[in-house]
Amino acid sequence: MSPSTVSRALSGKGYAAAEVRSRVRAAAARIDYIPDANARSLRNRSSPSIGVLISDLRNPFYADLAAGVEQGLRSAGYHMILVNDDGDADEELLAVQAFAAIRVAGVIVTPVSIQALQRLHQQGVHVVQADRQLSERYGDAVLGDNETGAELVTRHLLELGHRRIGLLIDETKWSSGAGRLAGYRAAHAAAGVPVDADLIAFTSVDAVAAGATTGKLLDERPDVTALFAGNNVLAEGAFAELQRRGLRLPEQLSLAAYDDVSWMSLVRPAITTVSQHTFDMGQQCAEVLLARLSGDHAKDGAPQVVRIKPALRVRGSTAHPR
Amino acid sequence: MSPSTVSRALSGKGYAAAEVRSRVRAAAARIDYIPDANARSLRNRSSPSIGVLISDLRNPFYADLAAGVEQGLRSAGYHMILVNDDGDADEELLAVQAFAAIRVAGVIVTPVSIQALQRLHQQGVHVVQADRQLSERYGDAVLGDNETGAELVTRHLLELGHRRIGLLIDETKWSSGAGRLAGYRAAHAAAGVPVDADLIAFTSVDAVAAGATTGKLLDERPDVTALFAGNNVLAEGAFAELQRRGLRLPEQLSLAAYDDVSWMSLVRPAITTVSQHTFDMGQQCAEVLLARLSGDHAKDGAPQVVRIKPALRVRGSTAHPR
DNA sequence: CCCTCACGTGGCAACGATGCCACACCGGAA
DNA sequence: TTCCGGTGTGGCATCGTTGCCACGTGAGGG
Repeated sequence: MSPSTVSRALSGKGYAAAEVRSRVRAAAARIDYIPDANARSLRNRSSPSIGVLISDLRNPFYADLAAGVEQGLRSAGYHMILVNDDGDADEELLAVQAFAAIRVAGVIVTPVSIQALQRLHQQGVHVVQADRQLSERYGDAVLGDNETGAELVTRHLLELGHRRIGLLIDETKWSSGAGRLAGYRAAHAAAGVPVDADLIAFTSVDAVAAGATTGKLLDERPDVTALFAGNNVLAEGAFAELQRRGLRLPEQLSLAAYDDVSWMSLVRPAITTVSQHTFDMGQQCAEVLLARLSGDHAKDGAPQVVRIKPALRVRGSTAHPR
Repeated sequence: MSPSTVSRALSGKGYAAAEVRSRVRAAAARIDYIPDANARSLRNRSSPSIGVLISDLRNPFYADLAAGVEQGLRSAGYHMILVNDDGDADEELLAVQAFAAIRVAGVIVTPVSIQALQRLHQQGVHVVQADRQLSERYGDAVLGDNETGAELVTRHLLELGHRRIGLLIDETKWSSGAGRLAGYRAAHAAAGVPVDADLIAFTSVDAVAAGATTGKLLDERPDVTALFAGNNVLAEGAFAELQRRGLRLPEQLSLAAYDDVSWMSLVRPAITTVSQHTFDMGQQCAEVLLARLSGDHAKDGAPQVVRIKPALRVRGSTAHPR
């Protein structure tokens, strides 16, 4: 029996007599034959692997995103090579190199630097930018609508009567912070409330630093009545600092956040926040990438941008100012 | 220039004139040449991929574990193919199949069924069982010391004066619950305190179910003065239920947990718990596996079991009973 | 009776990298 | 002059799979 015949019998492509087919299949099952995926990839110039590059698996936002991606990929027969880049551009570039070596079918990335995207693009790898978009030129993107989300929260606070709302936002270029800042401003503009520049506090993506920045903001502007933390890590730092100061929420200060992670419904008061439907976002990333791979519009189609609509979750941490 | 020469020039193995070597390297850099990892794996019968199989990426315990594994693997030049099996034996077996097809160099798994381990073993794949050990026959293991950890917590509660300590434990066979139950019993035995069977409440690994079970336990045994939740998910359910009932911690009831995840220090009172050093545990898994792969004792060495020493973190949720 | 066609099957090359072997060249020694 | 060893280089097979092509066989129709 020739290898060709076996291949046809197992794959079902091309002619193969029914009797032979079943005989081959039985034999394969008996010896626990499992086709070599590497050889297959080599021959077919196609791989069942997708590179997934995220910033921090220990942050529940990224963990949920990765879980969604994994689910989406697995149900389509792909698997996920997961790399944590810690938001470090060098690590990101190294991972891109590794992905290229494996000849992954595509890459899903929460991008840090534009070089990594360029590299992937010039290697002809399909890319989906997740959560944030560094460039519209390189591939598709699945994003939260940060501006709308931040606007929802800010409007909620304005409608409660708050007029001096501190914003805690991360300073990194690549983050989705810019959109959130824009939403914060837009809501103020729509309500006709001016924004003091020193209500906006930039900090690094790190709960401890966020706590310190929160403290500084409250010291400098004791008149703020509400605080809006730009992501779940900043919210953690801010919440801890408020606890440390013994501030009673929401009586003395309202707190709202971005990203609905589980601790926010466990603490008292529970935190008002914006859900990004992170798991779904991950699934969408997988779907967008797989659609690209199935080649319906492999090269031709213009980059597609999917926006996940955020949802406001009002909880106990926000109320009318005193 | 022949392929052989190029291979030698790039890899540095075998003869290659210095001039040729630099010329080849320059050319390779110029055209962004990246060797094909699949072809290499095929030829060398070795792969840079490690299969990692965990139960639930959205559970911070597993996320931390995976992050540790990833870090350990990446720093050694390997990468992680991550599959979520949701604690489902069929999914686990499918993933094992997929890993076999890729000819992964090894597998790290929080095991669900013994069949999966058997399959991997008979295929000659090196396995590390993480967090729990289903069988001592198949490969190495990196485990928490559940008995000691549970004993620490229980002794702490006993020393505070508690005599009726409810235990919330998951009922799955494969979990590390058995060890924790043993530790709970051991601490009681050491203190000469008898354990009522109905203080031990079995529940499924699901916060909502854990909440319901907590409620039932408190209804049936209103005399319990302390509750010990056997893992972070059960703790979440228990904590939510206690909040719902408006019980004041630790005055009316003490609560302790297993697995130190971040929300436990954010809620008030913060939860007394046992840290398993989960990230380190993940790194250890990687190290144990890589040691096996480096072949110092590839086949011969007896299965190695690494035990990570747990640490008690006393916080505000536990106090003397009234 | 021969041609055609449908149905099966095997041979062969190729994917890309690598290691073994053979071979070529040169200097120095017998 | 011949032989030897050190130094480089190229040829070739191989890993496992797959697709193309060629070929063989048997039935049915002209």
